Amino acid sequence: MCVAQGEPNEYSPKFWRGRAVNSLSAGTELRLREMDITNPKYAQKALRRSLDKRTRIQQRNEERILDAAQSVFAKYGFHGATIDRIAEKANMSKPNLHYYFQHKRDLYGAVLRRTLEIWLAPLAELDPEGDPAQELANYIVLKVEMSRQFPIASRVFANEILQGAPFLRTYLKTELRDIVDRKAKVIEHWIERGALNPVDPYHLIFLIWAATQHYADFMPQVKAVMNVPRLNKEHFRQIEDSLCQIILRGLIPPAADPATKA
Amino acid sequence: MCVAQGEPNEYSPKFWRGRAVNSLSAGTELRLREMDITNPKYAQKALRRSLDKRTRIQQRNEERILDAAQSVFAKYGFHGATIDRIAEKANMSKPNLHYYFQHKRDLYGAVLRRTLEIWLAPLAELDPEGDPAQELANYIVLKVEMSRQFPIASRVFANEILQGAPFLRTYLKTELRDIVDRKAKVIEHWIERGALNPVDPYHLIFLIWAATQHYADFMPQVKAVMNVPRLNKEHFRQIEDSLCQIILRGLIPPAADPATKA
DNA sequence: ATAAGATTTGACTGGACGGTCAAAAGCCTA
DNA sequence: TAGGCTTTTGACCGTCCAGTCAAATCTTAT
Repeated sequence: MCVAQGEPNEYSPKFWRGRAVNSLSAGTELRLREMDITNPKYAQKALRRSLDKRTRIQQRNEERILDAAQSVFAKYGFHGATIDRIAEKANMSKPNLHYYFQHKRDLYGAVLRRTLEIWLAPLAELDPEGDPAQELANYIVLKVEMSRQFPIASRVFANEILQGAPFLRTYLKTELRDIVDRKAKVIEHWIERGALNPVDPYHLIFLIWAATQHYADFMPQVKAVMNVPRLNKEHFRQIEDSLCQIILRGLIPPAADPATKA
Repeated sequence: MCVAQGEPNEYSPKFWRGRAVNSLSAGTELRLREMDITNPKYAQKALRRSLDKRTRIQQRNEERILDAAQSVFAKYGFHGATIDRIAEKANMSKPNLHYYFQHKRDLYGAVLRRTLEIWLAPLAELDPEGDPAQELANYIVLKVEMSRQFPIASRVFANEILQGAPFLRTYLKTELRDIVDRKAKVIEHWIERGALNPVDPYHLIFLIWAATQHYADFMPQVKAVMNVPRLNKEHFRQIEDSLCQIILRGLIPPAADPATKA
């Protein structure tokens, strides 16, 4: 997942010193732990630790904290968010929050990792042999659906990027770029096949991202302009329709409508 | 321009108490001022004040502060920005900054007002009798050009909206909505005229906004994915081309290409 | 039931932050 | 060049904020 602290910058000092890293500097401790496992008295705890089996309380609380943190970071970004606000939102005292996440950066990193998983997991690859109109329509609908279901996750990213992507810079330049390169190759393949009008694949992908995430990131603006108190499922269905229409109608050459799909 | 503090919320206390308001509670002071004008000794100062003629130093410093503040607010949003950072960026001591803008909120409000002016002034209306392809292409090119020239202004808004538009809520619901409604009417007119394929005008406008501002707001992501150190003019020319192609090709009915324009 | 370990919390610290103030320094004009 | 006004600044204040710590409380396995 590669949520890095980037070059040494304002975020760098002791970023990865939290519990998550489990920094075993020497082999001693590791050997000790293995011995412990043979001792029934410590077996359970050692097992729990080595298998990362967290207690129910741990799981519940880390979940609560991450939920609260996600929504606060989504709204205010890393610098604007405060631990107090997150703790309050998680119905938890501040020291208790620090018991689970020692540093604000740890928590932010965990939120980013978790958000990346939500955000990227369902994004299937485009099928080079599939029908472009169908494939792209699926992709657009999926992205709109994600903006509807996980608007907060979208805003966490938006804030991170707006602030210059200090934590995600490496991720953007490696994994995300790879993902986009693969999609671009498929789009180029479609174009060569004559199944898609010629178009810069990168800008097409950016267009789809921008248009779909707009409804999550700029929701207050969209609601104000559309004069509705909230965006419901029907609105999002209409968004899917409109975006597919506008984007796809110009991309599909007349000769290659779905009926004549090779 | 209507940069309001919205309903009484976390931002409300004494927002408009700064020097800009010139809160003359009683008529006494006003009468005094009028008398002053007749007195040559005070004439110049009174004139300067009543006509809002600021000294060179004032103009230069307020400019410097607003520039610095804009870039810091663009990056960190209202809560994440700090006066110290802004003062440092403006090469100015913190108390001196406070001499010009007493409160962080005053400064943020001034930045928003100024940014709105930059952002909205050049946005001409769509001509209902013009050629839709031409009109929309112009609009797209203009928006891309603005993202290129004023990316920081774009990010100030993005942050404000992400944080829930606490200062701009009223503006969004009144002036911005009016602007969009007018544009939507023109688009609907084109559709009725048969000059444009049927499409939801609001989502078309959102699409254009999202796609164009994406390059300002998500610049680090775009640069990382495109694998370039910065976006130059040539890149933006290509962005204009791609967006016009994708968006317009599907919108213009075959019968209504520019050559057959009524 | 109990003891080891896990969880929770009140009280605290040092530094950052928004903002103030009085005095110093600079600028302008009679 | 003197005087009044504007601008600048060092020192400071109260609050907020990230993070710590020791003690208290709760859980769990025996």
